[in-house]
Amino acid sequence: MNHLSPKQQEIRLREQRILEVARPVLIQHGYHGLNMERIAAAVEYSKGTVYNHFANKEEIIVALAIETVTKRLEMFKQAAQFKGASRFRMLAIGQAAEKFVHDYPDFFILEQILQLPSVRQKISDKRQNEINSIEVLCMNIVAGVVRDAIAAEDLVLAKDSTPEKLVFGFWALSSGGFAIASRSGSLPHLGLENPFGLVHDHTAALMDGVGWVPLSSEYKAEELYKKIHREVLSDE
Amino acid sequence: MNHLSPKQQEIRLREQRILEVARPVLIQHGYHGLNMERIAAAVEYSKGTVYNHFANKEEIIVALAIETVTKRLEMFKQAAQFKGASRFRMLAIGQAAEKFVHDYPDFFILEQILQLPSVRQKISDKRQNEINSIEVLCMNIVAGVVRDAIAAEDLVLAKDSTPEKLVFGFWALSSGGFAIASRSGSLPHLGLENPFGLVHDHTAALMDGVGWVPLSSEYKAEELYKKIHREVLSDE
DNA sequence: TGTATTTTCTGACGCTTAGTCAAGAATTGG
DNA sequence: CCAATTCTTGACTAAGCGTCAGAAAATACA
Repeated sequence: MNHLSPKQQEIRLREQRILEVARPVLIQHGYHGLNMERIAAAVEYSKGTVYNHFANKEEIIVALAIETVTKRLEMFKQAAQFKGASRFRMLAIGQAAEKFVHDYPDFFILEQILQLPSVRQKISDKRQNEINSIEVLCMNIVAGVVRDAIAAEDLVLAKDSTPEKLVFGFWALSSGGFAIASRSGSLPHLGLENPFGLVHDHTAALMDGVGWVPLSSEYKAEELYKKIHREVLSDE
Repeated sequence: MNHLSPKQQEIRLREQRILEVARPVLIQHGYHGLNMERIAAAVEYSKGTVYNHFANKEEIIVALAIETVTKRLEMFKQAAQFKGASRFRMLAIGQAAEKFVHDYPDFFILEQILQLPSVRQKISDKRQNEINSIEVLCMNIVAGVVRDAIAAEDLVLAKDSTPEKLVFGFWALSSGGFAIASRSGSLPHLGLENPFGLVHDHTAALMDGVGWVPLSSEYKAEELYKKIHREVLSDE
């Protein structure tokens, strides 16, 4: 029997409201601007009540991160459904990753905060595991596409390599590229105005480097990206 | 005339001592563990005196980052001196980057903290620019190697590409790879025990992908790495 | 409906730490 | 040796995290 009393319903909703209020604050004012007192005032409850939901600031942050990373998982699932050659399905996942950083720019802030050891210590194992297991699910989706590529003989892995090891390369390249882009410090000085385009180009070079057919010379990337967005990444 | 009074000499030394004391605290106890009162006690001066040197906590952190990033610049300069084919000089820089994250693991912590917008706001433009310009110098060294490769006809850039754009790819791949490795969350679950080896492999694939000769099939990486360390990266 | 019990809510409080600044100590220059 | 200057100090303010005893509300039950 999953009947919730009116009170318990209210509590559920409130938890959601706390997160809704906290997200823009975190985005605009950063870790230090996120302040339990102000959150409490914004949801019109007392500080103590907020603490009933989340044991500390960090738990709010990780809860937001879980929400966001779940969106990414859904986008990856969706992208992996793309009908076409294995390389194109992989590129669809790349497009999903790019759309994700576009649609949820706050994720970088969240991730950076969560990397701080001093923050990490304070979050519960439960939420820690939750976020890790979502990461593993993401990896499984992408590695699945690599396995399909191997099965279809679009790709032959190097000796000692595994689908996961190959995925690591794309993961490093794109997450590193996006991270550099998001800091933005000296990039414009160096003539690097379009980091997303660069990530595309280098992903293609890496795929060519491991011999994943069809090679980049054999298809038109721009058209393909449009098709991907139309078929598996449009939000209607 | 660069004569410093005894007092001013003392002040210079003290600044250095503050940083020496702060570094291990930051590494072990993180951003929140770094506490001005305790720093002051450790150097046996009052809090006010520490504040005469550094306007706030964040300035200490960025000063530490500048020290560390300067070390990296020196390592890159050294690596670029490697005598050999352009591709091997590039690999030498990759080895330098790897040795750097090995020798200064605290840099990741520093970098993560400095990425937080709430921290960034508080640091002076002077130090902000200083760290940026060191980054630009690093890029110039690496892009210089690419230019040499083009001049030597070891490499032909794609249309619309530039040395800096190519460097971006290696930068993204290795910094992304090291970043993923440093978080370590779910990697072992995925059979990815040796992320450094993976960065090597993917760097090689990326170089092959852009056609940087000699291709990876034409040399023995292990021996080359040993030679690089012997000739340009040994510390004595 | 009225009362007892449980659950939830509250905000004052304790505690830690960042950063300031007036007053006192030390240094320098003449 | 005595100003004048520069440096040092630590008490103080401000701000925020997290707690908890008691108030309030919800629920269970007669």
